[in-house]
Amino acid sequence: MPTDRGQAAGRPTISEVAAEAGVGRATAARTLGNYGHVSPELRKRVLAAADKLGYRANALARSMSTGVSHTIGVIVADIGNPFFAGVVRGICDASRAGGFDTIVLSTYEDLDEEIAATNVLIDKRVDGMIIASAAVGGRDVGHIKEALNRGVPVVLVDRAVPSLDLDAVVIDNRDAAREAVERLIAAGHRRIGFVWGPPMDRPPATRRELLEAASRNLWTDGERLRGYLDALDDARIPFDPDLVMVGRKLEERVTEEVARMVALPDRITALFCTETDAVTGALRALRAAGLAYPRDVALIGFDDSAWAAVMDPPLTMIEQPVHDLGAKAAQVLLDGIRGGEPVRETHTLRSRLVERASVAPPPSPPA
Amino acid sequence: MPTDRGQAAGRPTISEVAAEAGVGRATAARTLGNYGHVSPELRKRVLAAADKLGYRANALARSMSTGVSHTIGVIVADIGNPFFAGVVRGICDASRAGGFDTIVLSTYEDLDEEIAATNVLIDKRVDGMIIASAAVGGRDVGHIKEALNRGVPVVLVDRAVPSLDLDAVVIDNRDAAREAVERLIAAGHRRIGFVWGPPMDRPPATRRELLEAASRNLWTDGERLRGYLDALDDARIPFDPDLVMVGRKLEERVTEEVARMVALPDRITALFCTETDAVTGALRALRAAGLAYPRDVALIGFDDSAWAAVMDPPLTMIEQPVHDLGAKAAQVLLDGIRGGEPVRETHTLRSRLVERASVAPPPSPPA
DNA sequence: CTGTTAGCGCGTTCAA
DNA sequence: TTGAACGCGCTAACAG
Repeated sequence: MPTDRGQAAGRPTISEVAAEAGVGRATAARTLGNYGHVSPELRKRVLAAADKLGYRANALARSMSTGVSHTIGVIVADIGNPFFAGVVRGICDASRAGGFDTIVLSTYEDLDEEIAATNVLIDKRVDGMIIASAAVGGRDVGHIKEALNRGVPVVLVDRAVPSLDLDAVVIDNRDAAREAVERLIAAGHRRIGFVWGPPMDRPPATRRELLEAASRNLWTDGERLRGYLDALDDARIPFDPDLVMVGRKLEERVTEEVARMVALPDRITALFCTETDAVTGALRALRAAGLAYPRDVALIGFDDSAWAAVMDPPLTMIEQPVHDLGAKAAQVLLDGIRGGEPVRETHTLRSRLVERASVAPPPSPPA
Repeated sequence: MPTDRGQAAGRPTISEVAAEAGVGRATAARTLGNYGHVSPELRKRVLAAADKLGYRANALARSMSTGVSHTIGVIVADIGNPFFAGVVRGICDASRAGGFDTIVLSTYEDLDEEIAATNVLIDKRVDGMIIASAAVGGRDVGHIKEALNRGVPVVLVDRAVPSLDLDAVVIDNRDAAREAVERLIAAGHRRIGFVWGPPMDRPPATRRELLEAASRNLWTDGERLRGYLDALDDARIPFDPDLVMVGRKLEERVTEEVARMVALPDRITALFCTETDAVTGALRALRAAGLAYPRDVALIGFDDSAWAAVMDPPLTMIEQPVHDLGAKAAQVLLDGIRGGEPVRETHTLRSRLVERASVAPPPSPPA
């Protein structure tokens, strides 16, 4: 008596279809798998039998013998974050169009979680993976290299890892940030707050210290900080550590920090926010301080949304090609899986500064 | 000479580990699979060998023989939508905590896509699925029944399907909507716009016609409409078809429709929006018409967010327990998979009306 | 406690 | 063109 191990109820196998149709397994397999040659006559009988039994191929078994799962894995920090949700949607769309399914894993910005996630994907024998990695280089890219060693193509999305020679689909964060801050400077601002910077135990004493912390943290954040500094340098505006928020990235902390910057003797007159949560946090602080934008404080932030457009006044924001970021990453990955030449280049998509009405000259123009 | 079929480079199998350790396959399998009894001595040798070879279990092969994939499938309308992104995050969190991975598929509200998605999941032999279904009952639930027939547990999330006796995790949309509209009525409003209603070719002539269209469409939307009508009925306010938007659910269309309602001889003084896009669309229309909220038009909408709280004035919104919706659904599903009694009940989570400042009495109080 | 053996369902040679 | 037989990597009986 055969056990039922591995065979749930109501799941006919190809053998059963073959029996029903009165043909050999192989013939059934050929018709159902759409390969080889089968006489129209038998073909019809097999199809009829399959239909009658409600046959559905077991993708697992198929993957076992072909070694291909038609599945790609995606690792992002937080699937609940609208930015990543948009990217993932782009990935799903493009991969589905290419006949692939998607497994999504969230890491919450934790490298150990990220490593565990790559292992899960390796175990599940995905054909490739797309990672928005929290790794910054050095020794924390071991898991990515391992995937590569095991023959699993990897493409990076949103976050590049400079030390890794890999396909990556990103925007030019540094340039986008610089453009935004330049816009602020052009309006006459010189005291420009930066929210948020890298996690640090204590405020940086020097610019060098800040940059070092940044280089040990998220690639995107570091780039955006550099863009901010670039713009300051170009305008010969001295860097003031008091004007950057460091530490844990929480909306409430933004509110506190902006309140601090706004209470400074030589207070900020403009604010550059590197993320949506930073924008909302900043807005809270401004209101609490009885300050209005753009009259008292000008504001530009990352990640445009429908909300930013309906604020009153509407917000000037940086728009990222969220969907395209994901779609492009999936396309590059699929090309790689299909054996295209592994070019290993960085694909830089264009972001856009959407100018609306949150930027105005500072209250009292500097002397 | 064995072919390399199905065996990519650098992927040692359990047999190789066994050979390396000088033990039988089964012993290696037992240690690596953490089952049965193995002497500490051999165990150590196996582990060492596995580590040396960089062994990683092939989850596919394991699933084949156990019939369990430790993977659940999720089908939602749009993973890029912040609401669903939050739900999916809840699902991922809870299922990961239970040792399961997640495959996510988007359907874009298309029933055929949804059917295709269930087939993909069946083929991949997921252990269960969570669906936010566009099905409303009748004949379009065939795919769900089929999954059930094949022994795949299904739990519904966000959207119940009344005709189906299934576990479902939802909020009480009808009650939430009624509460919101009652709040508007309590403030003195009688001309309350409803955005958005069901897709219809032309505006409904009667209330009956509208309800019929609603019952042929998304469950959540229908419930929210009923809640709106409930509140109107309780207050003996006559239903006016001119005050509901029907047709395609696009942000731009909301803007047009709200503009229309606001230009009516007996114009609306309040607005109830069933979705975030409806809120932003409405806000656009109000601004274009030179109307301010809550002074000229009061406003309540579904799906609270950080943005709604920082608007000026801040918006009164209905908050859904997004993450919990997903987490609970995953828990119920996992219980089912683990063979808990299939209770098949509807789990109703609590939503909350977050009162802020977008509701005020109508401009000129009704006589 | 250990090793041998038989499947899981499918793709794929190879002989007929 | 067709069907029998083998292998993918693993788990689980069974025998020792």
